Amino acid sequence: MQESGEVGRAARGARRGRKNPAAQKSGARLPAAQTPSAARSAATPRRWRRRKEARPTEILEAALAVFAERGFAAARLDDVAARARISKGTLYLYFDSKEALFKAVVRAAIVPNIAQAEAAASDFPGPTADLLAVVLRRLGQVIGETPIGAIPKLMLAEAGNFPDLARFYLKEVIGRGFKLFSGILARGIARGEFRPVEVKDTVRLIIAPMLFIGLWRHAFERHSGERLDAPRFVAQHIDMLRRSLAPAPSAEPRP
Amino acid sequence: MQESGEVGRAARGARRGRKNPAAQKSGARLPAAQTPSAARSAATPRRWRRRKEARPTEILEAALAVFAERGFAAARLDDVAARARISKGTLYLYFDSKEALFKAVVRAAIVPNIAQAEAAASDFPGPTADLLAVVLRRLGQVIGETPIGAIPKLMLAEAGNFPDLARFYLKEVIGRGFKLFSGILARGIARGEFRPVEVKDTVRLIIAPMLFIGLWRHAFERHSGERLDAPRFVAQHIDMLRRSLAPAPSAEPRP
DNA sequence: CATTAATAACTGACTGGTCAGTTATTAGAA
DNA sequence: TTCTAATAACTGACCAGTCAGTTATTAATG
Repeated sequence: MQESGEVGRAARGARRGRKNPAAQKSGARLPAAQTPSAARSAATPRRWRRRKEARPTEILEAALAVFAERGFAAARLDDVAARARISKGTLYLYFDSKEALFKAVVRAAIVPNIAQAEAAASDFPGPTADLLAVVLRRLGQVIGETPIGAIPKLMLAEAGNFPDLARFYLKEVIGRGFKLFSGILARGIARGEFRPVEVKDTVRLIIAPMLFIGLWRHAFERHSGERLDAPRFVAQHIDMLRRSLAPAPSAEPRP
Repeated sequence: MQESGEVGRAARGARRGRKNPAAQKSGARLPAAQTPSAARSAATPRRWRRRKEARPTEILEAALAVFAERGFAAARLDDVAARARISKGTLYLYFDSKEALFKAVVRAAIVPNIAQAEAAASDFPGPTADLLAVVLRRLGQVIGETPIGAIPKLMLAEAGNFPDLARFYLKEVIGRGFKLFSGILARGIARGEFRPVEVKDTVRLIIAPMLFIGLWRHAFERHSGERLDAPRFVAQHIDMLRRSLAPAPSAEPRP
């Protein structure tokens, strides 16, 4: 094995004394267009445009799609570039390395959603079971209907190869998500709306099926006739949770 | 040619004179001792042994470990070989390709367990909730305490790259597992021990947390202080299921 | 029992292809 | 014209897979 460090090497290396770029294929006929610039006047097929602002998000979208399908290691940057309608070199104008691109994809996809969910949860007036339902339905939409649902699969697969990304994800996504649901559970228990369950495992039991949606969709669904109807699945999950979190009905009168 | 041998190069000697011996300055370990045959009399550290029968399972174990840590694409066969205490060439005496090795790993790890679970479930006398608990506890052990728990992560990650393996896994593992739990659910509903839930989604809700155990353990646990106590987690899952599958308590007296 | 011959298991240097990352050059924009 | 986004050809590293050669083991022979 080798390395393990982050990032690649220093950026600008002035190494490499080229040979003689022109000499190589001496007699080779020059490709196609002989006239340097004059001949392309009529039908102006522009080869490219400057789009400095639009590129980064386009690249991130393309990269998410390719990573989602192939996984990090098997994804080719040529494919990402092609999908983003640019050349591979252009990728490197915006991202330092494949790894940096991967991290950016994860961050860009996840962070806004987490923050939004936290905000939505913090000032919910009604019953806690309804709050839980709202949050889960929203999460189900994001995972089930956007490419973001592929991120968990990616992270799972690559956690072993990118320890620092794994830690980032643990802290910024899993940790915060965990806190979000822990807070909801605690609220319900404090209000007497939920029975006093063990919080940590219960949160995991709440999250696991949500994870399942993304995993199924992005790993197996295309190979299997079985469709997963995310809203219905989430509804069933919510229903089961309502029942299993309900305080003991007959035996325990409220104090 | 080949003048280096000072001792008797008689027959056994280090022939090894490849074409350009000096070209690669890399870590070419020098051929160690001088007398090839004489020196190995006292403390005979045989360089290797023939172990035709033991190899395949050893290779499979090593491969599972390496694949589990790195994923298929990032795993190096040199690492697998090193872990199995053999050379890379030997791998190819037993498996045709990296892909064939991967498939063999999955098959070897999964198939026996599925069959065993089916057998155990088919003739269970007691209440269906107990049957469900037994099966889940057993599954929790396998996933939580053996390297087999890494397989789901692997399959998830590589389903996109190995369509035929994905289909194999869908059919032989997911399909059969699904049937197993569907049968249990149906049994409970038919006996009036469970309320009449929608089966398909409910089975997914039962399986998802079990999957979660393996995913957590093999992707994140080492990066996070958070231990997952599988038996406790499974117990909590079972408890929640008992509650959420119970028939309506007040309204429905048994006939 | 000691040699020798035959066979099969095993090794590791090597090859060939792939792909991340680099750079000289081109062409759009100002 | 100058500046720079973008390109496309290029390079080097890495690694799956191969194969000529080595070594353990077994069988045959003296």
